Amino acid sequence: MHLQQLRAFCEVANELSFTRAAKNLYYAQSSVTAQIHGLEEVIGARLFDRSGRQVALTPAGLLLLPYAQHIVEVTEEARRSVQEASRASESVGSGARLK
Amino acid sequence: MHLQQLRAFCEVANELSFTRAAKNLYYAQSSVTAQIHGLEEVIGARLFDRSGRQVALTPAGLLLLPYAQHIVEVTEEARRSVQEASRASESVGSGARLK
DNA sequence: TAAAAATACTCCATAGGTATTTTAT
DNA sequence: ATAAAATACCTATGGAGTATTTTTA
Repeated sequence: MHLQQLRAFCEVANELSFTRAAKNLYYAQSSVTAQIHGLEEVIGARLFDRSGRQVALTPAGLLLLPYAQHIVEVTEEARRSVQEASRASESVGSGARLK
Repeated sequence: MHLQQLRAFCEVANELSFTRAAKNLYYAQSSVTAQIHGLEEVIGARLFDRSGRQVALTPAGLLLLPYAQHIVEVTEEARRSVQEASRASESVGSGARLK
């Protein structure tokens, strides 16, 4: 399970479209398809029903969505928080510099 | 930022040892080193002070740790939850089967 | 028939391993 | 002298792309 897959999953769930999700994330459509496939494989359940143009969340997808959203949000929060703190401490000079 | 990196980070923080963390996770030691390096790069801050054998969390690492633990936990919970639910619905026959 | 997802394929980056070197106790 | 992290190097996997085919409203 990868964070990128969860991000893609959230975006597809938002848009209910692989094509639009791909555009928003600057991916090729086939790449989003592959990411969702990968996620469905590790989880062992189909996450979207796609019959032709219609894309809809399955029960499993519906169950996963809040988890995925939360994980993505917390991840961004973590990155932001640590980056800001380390930037701040750099100017003091006591911060551990990289390289 | 990858989930595997966060898992490795948590394990190293637990053990305060790259070698032991690698053993616990069934990785080569050099692989854990690389994962931590990668994480330090995307975050832009050193996460561990390692001078010889001593491994200790930096302020940035200390800040990241609770986030990382939380993300890893929620991820496992999500997988478990969806897998169980989809397994249960499979036996009813209404579940969306994979493949 | 047109819009969207799936598939086939290609390429390249990188994750992970083994072996070795460096470092600090 | 030794235990542990860093580094060098190699390989295989898979992530991402382009182009095409399939599908269904």
